[in-house]
Amino acid sequence: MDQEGSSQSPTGQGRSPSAPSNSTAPARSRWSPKPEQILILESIFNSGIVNPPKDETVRIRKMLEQFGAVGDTNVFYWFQNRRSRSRRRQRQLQTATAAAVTSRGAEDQQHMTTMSMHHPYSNNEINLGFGSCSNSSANFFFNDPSSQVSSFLLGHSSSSSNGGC
Amino acid sequence: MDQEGSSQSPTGQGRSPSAPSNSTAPARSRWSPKPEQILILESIFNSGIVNPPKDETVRIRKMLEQFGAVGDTNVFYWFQNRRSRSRRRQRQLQTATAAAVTSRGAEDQQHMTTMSMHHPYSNNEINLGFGSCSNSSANFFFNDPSSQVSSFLLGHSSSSSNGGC
DNA sequence: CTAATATGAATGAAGG
DNA sequence: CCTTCATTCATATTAG
Repeated sequence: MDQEGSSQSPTGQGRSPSAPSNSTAPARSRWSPKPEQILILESIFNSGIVNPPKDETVRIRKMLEQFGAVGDTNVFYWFQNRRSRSRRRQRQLQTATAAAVTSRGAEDQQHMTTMSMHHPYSNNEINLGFGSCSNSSANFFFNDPSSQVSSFLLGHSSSSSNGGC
Repeated sequence: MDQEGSSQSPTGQGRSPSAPSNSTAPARSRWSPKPEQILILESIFNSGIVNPPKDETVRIRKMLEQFGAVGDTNVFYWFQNRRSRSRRRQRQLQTATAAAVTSRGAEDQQHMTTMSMHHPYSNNEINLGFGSCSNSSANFFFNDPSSQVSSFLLGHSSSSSNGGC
């Protein structure tokens, strides 16, 4: 463990396409963030808060809890993984680009095709106006049940780095 | 969890099982290792290198690239999945065996899929003399175009544990 | 065509 | 921060 001690019972089960019929305790092990939670998390991340301090983490957790059970550790891990992944992505992209440039003069060796990725929830840099002052309603992204995500995003000014619109 | 890598264009169809004459081919989704690449990867894995460090991964990728487009990430994922699967397989086998032993006195229990798999390429532990010093030419396995696989396997001492025959 | 299987890829959780 | 393990998701291929 790193710096977090508050583990919470992961009542996490909500997700999964193969619906784990809640009868007879499927015993969901790891937390699966719901789409709304992901949206919030990504928004925060993209707003510039990539490494929230403990208090912020708690606040974020409370936000997320309205959309499903989640613990501080989950949030902490999420940011940690996100940061790591982001960085690696960048590096990889840079390396690939460099390699592409390097391979000049040679025959067509490998054309990097930007690796088409199709994931359930779009992954690449979601900006939902958390740090940026966008007035556009966020609901365009989700109109599924409980689209109160926007309420959070619009009505919450988290203590750190937010001049306010 | 990915490691560095340059993902590039998957050459569409990996191998044509029954319909080599594809009209609408692309379907660039995920990388499909070619037989030669699989051979190399398995050989390396069976030679004892189950978790190559980054530099080794790069080297391996360069090897594989001669047989088709591949990125470091692909190689890394391959080894990771291979390890994981190997381990899981072992565990399941162990568990099954233990269960069988435990159920003494009882009738034939419940053998879950007795693993009578008949696969195209025999799957269990291919050894092509990567770590072991086999003088037998490797081509017996593949005589398809560009059977330079053996060249690699015989003429490559990858910095790690190879006293030499 | 649909079901089952194999396997590449993504990600939560930890360890160091 | 980094790497690694376990679990899960998605798709390509093969069997029925």
